[in-house]
Amino acid sequence: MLNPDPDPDLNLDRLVHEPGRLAILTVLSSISSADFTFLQQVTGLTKGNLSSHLAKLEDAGLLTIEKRFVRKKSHTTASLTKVGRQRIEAHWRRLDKLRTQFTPGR
Amino acid sequence: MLNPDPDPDLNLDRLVHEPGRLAILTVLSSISSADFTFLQQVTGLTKGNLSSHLAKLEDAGLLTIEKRFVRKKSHTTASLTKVGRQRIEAHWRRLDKLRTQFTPGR
DNA sequence: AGCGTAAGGTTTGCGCTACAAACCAGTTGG
DNA sequence: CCAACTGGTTTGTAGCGCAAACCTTACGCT
Repeated sequence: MLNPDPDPDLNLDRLVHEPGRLAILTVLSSISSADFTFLQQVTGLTKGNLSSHLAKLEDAGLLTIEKRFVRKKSHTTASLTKVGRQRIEAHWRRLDKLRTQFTPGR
Repeated sequence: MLNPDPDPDLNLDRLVHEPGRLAILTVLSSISSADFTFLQQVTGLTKGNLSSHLAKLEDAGLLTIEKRFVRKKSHTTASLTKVGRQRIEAHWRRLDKLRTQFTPGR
């Protein structure tokens, strides 16, 4: 059974909402570009999971990934696309709304 | 591979973070007690999903569910436990922290 | 009485996916 | 030459959230 008219404000963007990706996107929204290792450190994700989250976000067009070689070592950096920035900002706004909508006294 | 020392602040509480349950808990945190139908309306969840989310939250001890009969109809109400209140409040605090931690200019 | 439908939920089946672990390629150190 | 490290990617699987099916009781209708 599908709900007739669910409140659209509650439809959180699952792609963005996932804790790992929420962290990735939030980090990127402030520093515009970050390398793999840095992202791994700040998010606390394992390499494998970071890798797959990044791939998923890239597939969805929320960020771009650039792979280069710096001093013989591969070096991967990620940065938000315009869409990505919109999505993460919109997500935080929805969360705010969800919270304030139901907690009048704050 | 497990990360050696992941930042604990980023370990979001998945039980609470799930959109449906986040909505349920947030609603309950302000009105202290709500019946099934009301919760269904404000969260936009289907009966089935609301039912299973409530069961899961009850199992985890975040809320209590009371089933009674009101005018021959079953009537289910839910309200947060102390633990539940702590968990939802802590969760919003963590989200705040996640956001502000990485977006200095806000 | 008998039948359809609505209210108020619970149970079930399955497709997705996030995680850990395994893997891979290049590099550096001994 | 081999071991260990860096910098990732790929894979297997357990768990979970969703929609749909189901259940039970209560109300109309006729």
